[in-house]
Amino acid sequence: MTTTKTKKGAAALPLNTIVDGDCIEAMNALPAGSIDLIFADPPYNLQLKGDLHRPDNSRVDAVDDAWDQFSSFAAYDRFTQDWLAAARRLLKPNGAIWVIGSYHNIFRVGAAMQNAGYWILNDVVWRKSNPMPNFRGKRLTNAHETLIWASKEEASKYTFNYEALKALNEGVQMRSDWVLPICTGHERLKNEAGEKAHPTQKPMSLLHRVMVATTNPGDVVLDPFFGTGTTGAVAKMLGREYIGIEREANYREVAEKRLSKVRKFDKEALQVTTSKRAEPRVPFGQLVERGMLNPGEELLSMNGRHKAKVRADGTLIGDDIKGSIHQVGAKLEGAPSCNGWTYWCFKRDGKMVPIDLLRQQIRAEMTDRPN
Amino acid sequence: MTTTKTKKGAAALPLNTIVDGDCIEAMNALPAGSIDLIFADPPYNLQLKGDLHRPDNSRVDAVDDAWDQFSSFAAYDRFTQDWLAAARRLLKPNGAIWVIGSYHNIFRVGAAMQNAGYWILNDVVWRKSNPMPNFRGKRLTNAHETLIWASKEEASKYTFNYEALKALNEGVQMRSDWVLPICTGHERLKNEAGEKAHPTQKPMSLLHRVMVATTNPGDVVLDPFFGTGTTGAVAKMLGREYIGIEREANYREVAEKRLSKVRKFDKEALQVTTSKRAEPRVPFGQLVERGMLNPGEELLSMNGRHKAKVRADGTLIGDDIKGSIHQVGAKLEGAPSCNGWTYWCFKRDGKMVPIDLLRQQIRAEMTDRPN
DNA sequence: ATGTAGTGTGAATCAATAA
DNA sequence: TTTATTGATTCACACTACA
Repeated sequence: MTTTKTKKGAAALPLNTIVDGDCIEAMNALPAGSIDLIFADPPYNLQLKGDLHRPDNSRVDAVDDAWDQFSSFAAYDRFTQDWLAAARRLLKPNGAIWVIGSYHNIFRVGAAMQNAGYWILNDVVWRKSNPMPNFRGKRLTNAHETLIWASKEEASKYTFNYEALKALNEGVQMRSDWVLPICTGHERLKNEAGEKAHPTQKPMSLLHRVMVATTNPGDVVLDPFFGTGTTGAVAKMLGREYIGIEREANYREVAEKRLSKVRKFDKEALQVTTSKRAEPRVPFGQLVERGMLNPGEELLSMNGRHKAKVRADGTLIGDDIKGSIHQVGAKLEGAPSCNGWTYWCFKRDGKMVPIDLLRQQIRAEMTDRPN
Repeated sequence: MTTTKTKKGAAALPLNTIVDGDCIEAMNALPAGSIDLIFADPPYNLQLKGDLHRPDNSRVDAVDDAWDQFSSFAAYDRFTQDWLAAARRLLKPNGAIWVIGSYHNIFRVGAAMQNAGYWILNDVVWRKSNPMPNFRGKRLTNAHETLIWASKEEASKYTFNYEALKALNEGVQMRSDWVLPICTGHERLKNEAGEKAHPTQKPMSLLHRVMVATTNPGDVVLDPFFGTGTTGAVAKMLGREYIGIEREANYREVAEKRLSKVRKFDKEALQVTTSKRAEPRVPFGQLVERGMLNPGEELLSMNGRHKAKVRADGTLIGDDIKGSIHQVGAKLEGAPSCNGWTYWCFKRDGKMVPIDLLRQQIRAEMTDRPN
């Protein structure tokens, strides 16, 4: 648990360890621009007044720990600004952050993130499939929490594994509302007395989705409010490097024990569906160079309305319009843009075949990449 | 439309009318402590860059109206503070407010509400059953908006019709996430040219739920950003009094016309919130996220002839074939299609168990209504 | 070197309603 | 039955030329 690797060209990072200390001081001690993703579950600043009882008179074990107490909105805002600034310094230019919270704190946190220069990409609703009911019937069942996903700045080229998430969602685009159960059963860590080890342990499924969505294997993930280490456990399983910061010795101990038992999934399983965008670019001219299409050959538009001739340099000419497969397609259709690969077809055995098929042939010949 | 009743012991209110003017000035002209509920749909402060096109090259008709433009966060915050203060003055001591927004503005609005002394009761997620997709595949589908429900102050004895909401929700406590379709079809108001009359018309079902939950018949409901008057229409139907404020003559005109046609207790309108139930769709990836199956684990086909490994994103890999449980099953069997849920099994206690069993477990846990 | 503006290529959609 | 339309959107990126 105390392995500290040194990355090529970067200052030493305490990878795969739990740092003891206050999160702001600990973050300030780490090298700037070294972190790919931050996952933060800061204190919610709950303001509970008295005990809450269930209809059967049993007492609800609520969050009333000292670390969740702030004297005022101003004090909470100051704390929030400070840790968000420290976190932002640590992020690589293309790094990103996730913060989770409830209505008690998330609006203040979100506004502070915008003020600090973070660029919000989505807010995500974690819809709990098994929330605690509102026993008194005075409000709606508080059945969700909110996550904010933001990049370090507007210009950041953040990681988003679109296809992997689409795959996770049975082939349709993943939405901003996620239905996942809260952490219960044997996933919920208990102490010797059988009490829950941490009052707000997050489910691994939530972290799993966050990391599959916005990190790649080998990325460095920091959790400044580590608690019992759910972030670390999922990072380790998924082949990401983690750094945890936690000031309570008790939580650190539970987390250490937990992490020592986690094993990484094998490499093949960690591979994830990638998008076409990541596939090697094939210039249209290559189809001509390779003789898959001949200069002078005629292409037909998908809808059959237009024709164009292939020229030796990989451009098309049709109706006096010359240019790339995309340009000519767009002009003929009067559209702002056009994907020529799927627009143009050629004839083979009397059938219309899109030229994209030829591109796929070339790609298949190219070195088999793991992703 | 210009009936002005005088309530016992209260200054004259322009009940059931649309006030022409800037919302802050108009609110300041109304008597303090006279309003039961405020519903506010303020500008979202969207910051659009250029045009967005669908994959079929059609242009998305985005919200780019002048009323949604602010020069900076500071300008937006000032505006927000001002209208929230004016609104709070109007509320009765036990009055309440609803504000709707998206991630562009809702965090700033929520923080400003807390700073102004409002007491947040719930944040509610309006989960859209038919949102616009993310065409570029660069983020999650933005499939929800957030509402904040708050009382005038912490001590307020706010209205909450617990049993009515429970009845609306088939006998179980209403949760903080509401699934409702966006406003389309004949409910969506159009101008003579057939274009939408307002870019962001809210569905009546949403207002219906808000008013059933937090007002009583005869209550006075104020909407300072009236638009085409959905708040007024629902208030009238449900026997509440409304006051609208709207500065755009065009919207006022559409709203007047609309409201003149609305009749109280229109049965058809009351049925808006009821909808069909379907079996919730469970993506296979959720079994992986939730640890019911692990990446790298082997699945066997029902007939025992094929094997495949589970990957972290919920796809399978077997004999170099990658894809969904359905795709891989179909390929391996040489069949046009295959129901992966009943095709694939895993081993438990030496027995072959179809993965569909795990899906049934998840469905049983889901207490939320799909529609 | 470092940054910015301009240009060329090319990737990308779900659910509901209306026609 | 099939096809067309549409909705609160902070929705690309790599490369070159030039300051």
